[in-house]
Amino acid sequence: MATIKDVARLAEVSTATVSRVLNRNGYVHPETKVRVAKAIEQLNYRPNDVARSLFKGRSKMIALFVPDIMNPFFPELARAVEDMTRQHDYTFVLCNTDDDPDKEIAYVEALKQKSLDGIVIVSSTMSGDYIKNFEIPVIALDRILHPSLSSVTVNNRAGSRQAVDYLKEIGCERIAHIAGPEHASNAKQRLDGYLDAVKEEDWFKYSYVEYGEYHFEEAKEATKRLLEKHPEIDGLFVANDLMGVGALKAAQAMGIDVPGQLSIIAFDGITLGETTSPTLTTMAQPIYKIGARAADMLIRQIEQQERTKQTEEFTVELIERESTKRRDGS
Amino acid sequence: MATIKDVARLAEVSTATVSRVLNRNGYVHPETKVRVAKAIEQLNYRPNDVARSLFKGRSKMIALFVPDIMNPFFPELARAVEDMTRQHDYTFVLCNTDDDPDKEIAYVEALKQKSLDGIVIVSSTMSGDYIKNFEIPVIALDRILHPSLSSVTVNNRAGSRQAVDYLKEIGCERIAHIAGPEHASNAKQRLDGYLDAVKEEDWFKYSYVEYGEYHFEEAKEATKRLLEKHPEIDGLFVANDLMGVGALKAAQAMGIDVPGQLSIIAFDGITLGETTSPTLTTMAQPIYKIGARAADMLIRQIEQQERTKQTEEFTVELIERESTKRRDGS
DNA sequence: GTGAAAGCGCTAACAT
DNA sequence: ATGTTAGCGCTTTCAC
Repeated sequence: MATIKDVARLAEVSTATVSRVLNRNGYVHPETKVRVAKAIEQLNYRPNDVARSLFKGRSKMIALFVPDIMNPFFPELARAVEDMTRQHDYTFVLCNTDDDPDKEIAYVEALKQKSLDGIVIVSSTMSGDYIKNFEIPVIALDRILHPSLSSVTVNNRAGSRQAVDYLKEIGCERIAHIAGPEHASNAKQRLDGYLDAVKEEDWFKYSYVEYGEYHFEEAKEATKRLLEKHPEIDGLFVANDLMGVGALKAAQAMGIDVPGQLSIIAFDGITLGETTSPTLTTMAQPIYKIGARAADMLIRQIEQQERTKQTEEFTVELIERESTKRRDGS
Repeated sequence: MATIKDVARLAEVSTATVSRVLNRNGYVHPETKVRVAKAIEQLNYRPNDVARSLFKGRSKMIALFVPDIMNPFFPELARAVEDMTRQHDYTFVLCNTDDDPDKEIAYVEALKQKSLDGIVIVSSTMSGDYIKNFEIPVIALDRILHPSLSSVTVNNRAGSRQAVDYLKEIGCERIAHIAGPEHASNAKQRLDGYLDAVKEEDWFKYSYVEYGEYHFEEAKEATKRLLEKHPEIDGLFVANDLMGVGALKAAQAMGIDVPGQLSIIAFDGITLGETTSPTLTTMAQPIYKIGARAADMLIRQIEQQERTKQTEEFTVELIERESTKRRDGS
């Protein structure tokens, strides 16, 4: 690989001049500029980013921390963040944390050694105290980690309430909830939204809430428990789509017709919900937009040094599919 | 951030000695070693990887190139590669190429500037000629890109033949194939496997093969075309699971009972196939193992400078689920 | 067993 | 408008 010295020698200028041409700053005579450009061209020279990073203390790399890329919610998010990253000429590092704080910290330490410029993080577990000492910009995504942190989220609570109201409106009279993990802030908000909508109903009982883990299998079992305990349930709001598909499978395994006997609505709007039979009604997040916005916000913070806290909340949207059906008044 | 100089000063040694302690090479007196260790501890010193990279010309980063992480086959692969990457103290860069050669090349160039150490690549489009000039180790995954390249794959052809033989064995008498994109080597191999199994049958016609694009929607349409043209089809081998789910949806939309009237088997073994109704019978690849093996092979090549070509082929395994059913002889 | 010094490739003062 | 030089933080010869 040719270096800046080779270019300088060939163009018969100093390395400083080459650097000026490269970075378009400082004055350089049009003619020498051409000579330098030609030398660059001729040697197929590309500046060494590592040397640049060393000097600048910045790497033009950002990382996305997700619990597990195999969870189908995250690939779309990752795609968005990666697209935005590339558009700004950054390099995209992906880290699976398994929601393990030790892993998260190990990653942060390792990446700091590489002069990583910033992190977009989806995490339920990382301690706010620790994050305050990151020394690099961080945007919390999907879940709020610490009140002082910039974040991009959706209206989980209002959206959940809307989901339950929709079930009511199509005639469901006993509506239960499969909740996400208690430590995740968005699961808590979705549960609150459900409670907002049902707690005044005379039929409501706290045993109408079962807990899953944002996983397919756990949700299946939670649903089974719920429906065995409460066969009168005719509407189910599930904390996310992955769990929603689990709920669907559980109901079908029990011989319950969806949506004939039971309407199911979930949350997220991932593609998975379009592949089941019946397809899954959901409160869709603008997943791509959220990811892109977070990456954009992060890069802005990196480049403008504006470390002011920013928060942005997107709105979820009801997508009616086949897992819900209007009940005729009886 | 403390530097090696700070440590040297505090331990009252030279930076060279600190470096020796850090890298466990060269002789250093046990006592000074302790002094240095204490200074490191006290300053919470971590070596700057960028400076190291600059000196060594290597970055301890590897990249995975995939067409699109949103395609559900790739997250599991990515997870495996990332796990292995981390275990070896490398950093994991993810690149979505959209099967666009220009993007692939742009990525390679950008990453070379960062002294990237190696690439695991899933690609159908990148030209072999270009890859020969990479100058860094590359492992082709899932699809063979160039005969001279190291690769990790599965027995696509034999596995496909096995899939079709299985359909025959459960009593299917007219078996069609929804093929993947013609430019992808693995799609070609799967088609060949299908042909191996059926070309001697007197009922076989070339119009029993329809082409999709490894995508859900295209596969749906291809299946619709196929089944309208050939209502006699009672068995369908689909080139991958994502398309298989599309085929399933298409059949259901046409009022065809799966597996009652039509048995469907696909290829890959992704989780998606467990969430549909009926669940999807498939030839499962050991996806995680493949990814882990490729990453391992790559890192070995990087660290041992052994640029010898290696190839490894894993074996797919039949997983019977609900989309196939034995037909009673009539 | 340890230190001095050169150099990885680049940028930015500073000087001219 | 251009060149000289110091230095980003580290590793590694080469001396002693």
